Amino acid sequence: MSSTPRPLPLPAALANDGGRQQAATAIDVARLAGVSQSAVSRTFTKGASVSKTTRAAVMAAAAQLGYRPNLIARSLITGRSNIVGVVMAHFDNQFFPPLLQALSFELGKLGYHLLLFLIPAGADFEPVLDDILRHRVEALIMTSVALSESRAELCRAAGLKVLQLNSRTDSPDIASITGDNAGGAATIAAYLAASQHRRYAMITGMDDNSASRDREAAYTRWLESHGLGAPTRIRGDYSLEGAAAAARTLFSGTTRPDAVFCVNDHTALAVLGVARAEFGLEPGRDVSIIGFDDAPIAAWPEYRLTTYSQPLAALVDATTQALASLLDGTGAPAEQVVVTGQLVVRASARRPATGIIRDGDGREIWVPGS
Amino acid sequence: MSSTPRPLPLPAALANDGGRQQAATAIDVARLAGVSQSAVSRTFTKGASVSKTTRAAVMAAAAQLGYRPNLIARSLITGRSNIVGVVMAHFDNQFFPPLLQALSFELGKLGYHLLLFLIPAGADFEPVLDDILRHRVEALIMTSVALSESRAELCRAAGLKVLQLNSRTDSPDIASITGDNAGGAATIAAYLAASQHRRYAMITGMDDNSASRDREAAYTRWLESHGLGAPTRIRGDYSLEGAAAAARTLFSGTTRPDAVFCVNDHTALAVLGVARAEFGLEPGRDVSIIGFDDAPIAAWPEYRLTTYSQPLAALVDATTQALASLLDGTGAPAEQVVVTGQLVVRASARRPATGIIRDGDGREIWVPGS
DNA sequence: TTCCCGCATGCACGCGCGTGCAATTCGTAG
DNA sequence: CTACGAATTGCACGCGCGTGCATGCGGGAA
Repeated sequence: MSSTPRPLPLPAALANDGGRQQAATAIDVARLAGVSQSAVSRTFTKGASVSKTTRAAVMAAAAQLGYRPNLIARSLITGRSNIVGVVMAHFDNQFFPPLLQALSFELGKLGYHLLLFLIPAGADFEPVLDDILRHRVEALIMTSVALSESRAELCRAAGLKVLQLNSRTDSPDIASITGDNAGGAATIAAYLAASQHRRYAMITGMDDNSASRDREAAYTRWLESHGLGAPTRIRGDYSLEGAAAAARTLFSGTTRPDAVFCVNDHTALAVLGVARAEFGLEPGRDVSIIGFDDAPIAAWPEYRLTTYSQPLAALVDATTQALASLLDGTGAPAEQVVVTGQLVVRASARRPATGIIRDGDGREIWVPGS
Repeated sequence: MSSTPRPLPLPAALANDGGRQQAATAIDVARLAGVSQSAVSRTFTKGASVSKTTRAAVMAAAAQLGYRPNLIARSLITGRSNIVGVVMAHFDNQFFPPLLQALSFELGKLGYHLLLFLIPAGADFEPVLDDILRHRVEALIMTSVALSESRAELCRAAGLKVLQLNSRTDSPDIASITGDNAGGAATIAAYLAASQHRRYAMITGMDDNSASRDREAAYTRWLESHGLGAPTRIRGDYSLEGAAAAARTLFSGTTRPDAVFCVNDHTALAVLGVARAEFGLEPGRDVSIIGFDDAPIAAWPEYRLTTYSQPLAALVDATTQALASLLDGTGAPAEQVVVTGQLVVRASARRPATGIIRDGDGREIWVPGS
């Protein structure tokens, strides 16, 4: 055997046993093509040095055997899995599935695939994080899940690059991409003030979420600093039921608000339904309801929700860029990117006399100064 | 050095350099704990033989180093990645994100994670399949993507177990889980007939989709075999725009239909909007519109869509079971599971005089015989 | 005490492939 | 024809960990 190194036994895969055999390996291909395993590897490695002849022979053998490089083995060597983890909660929120889709498309273009971690409401995050770390994903995109200092430290110790999307941490070491929570909430407050409301309210999300906190703070600050007093605030929990309950409380009170800022579109949709079906209030006339996100559904004719947008494309764009910079290994400092949106004017809130213009897509938006 | 095999240099990870070092390996842990690498492996392998003492020492060292088994390496050895691929298209269809979530939760309980492949509308599937095969997922769940014979053969040759969810192939070798397309469509026809309609129509999906074909065939067959003639059929393309366009054509015709079966809820939502906003038709009174899926949004007060359900829990349940049987390696024959649903009665279609009852959850459903 | 069995442990190997290094080949200038 | 640099190729190793095998150890029965 060892005297003649070349004519090794042909791979078993050639015996057509119905396709039940193991997948062909690089060695199988090498034997069939009469080359070394290295040659096979180089054929499938971009930028490696292989002659045309060899490459052709390898490709032919590979095609015959249905060979495909085993990315598991490749990952073990290179330390790069080409897999990015994505953590999402509140997946029933209409904003997130499109976000996930956009992420998948854009990261796909860069050759990354997504390993999905959906968190049930109220579930513990620790065991999930453990799973993620074991899987050796190259990076982790976390949406709307609080990454505490201790957990962030855990990730760093494990060499896991983390990116917060749609939420942030106080630590400046953690990169984050968020919509313009402060600017958007202030714009909403200004919009409601411009359209002559009197009793301001807000339905918040949960306090462990930075987006909710930031929006609440900016909304409140704007109103207070403009002599309109602090708005009535009531906590939703990001669920439709929680939002509906909050709306009922709000609308049943003795001094019913005429302007309600909902922490996100998901919440606003529930509030819209309660206002109409249970209180006979027509949004935009009897009560103004504004959301945040501009999820696709906000534009649907049944809702026509006025809302401050978090532009998907820009958000995902910023995410891929931040990710690329994270993965490039050049220890660039973590960025905290804020993607600005616009106040998209539709029908769920009373319109102010001035300031409404059309943007390039024909959508009506409100620009305070105009 | 080599004279004393035990006191090896301590792992570099102990030197606290800010957490930028490589992740600890089993050997690092073994050195720190004063045991062999095998002992570490066995400690983290369920069912392996380790003494309490050893386990404790290993766990302590592992905790100190932040060690977690590298699943990449484990996969390479065991040939099991604990990752299931999921292919989805039409992700803007409100039925799919909840389906994905349910899959994620249920498969998570079994220790599987999802590698996500979202297909842009009209994109080629071949390169995606190639990616999937390289990643050595243990199984592939395909939703609403046609798996041609040739592609199925490719998967089988590569040893990839495939499961079709919400669609099927004619080949009996490919396992599939679907809703009751034939039964549901026939029930819808019967329901519309029972509520005294005269001009039946259907907006289909695309012809390369088995669910659309099956629903169309059963709907048509029922109507024809009951002397009601073939319904007007018009093709949507699963997009909101396509559905809206189809609805406009339908409602603009000289003989406007009074009963419209939409191939799925997504299509129905668009049709509902067009009927109301553009033709002043109140669904349930002026025209009956029925969907298929019972996506969560169908129950929302703005839609109240009458629809035939594809119960998520049962669907996912059947999927996990089929998956388990696929993965168990006992070459059980591929099953074609059909999960029956119910005609959920809401407000978008005229109600028949009889047959409506309440199910256990208080929902109104229609049972032909009652 | 002796023997035997079962548990615990370490050793060594290999999963499939990328890659540094040395050997070889090829092309072409001299 | 000779020579020399560049391109190509094979060899050998190892990424991190599971696991078969052999060894060692302890305990209960004879």
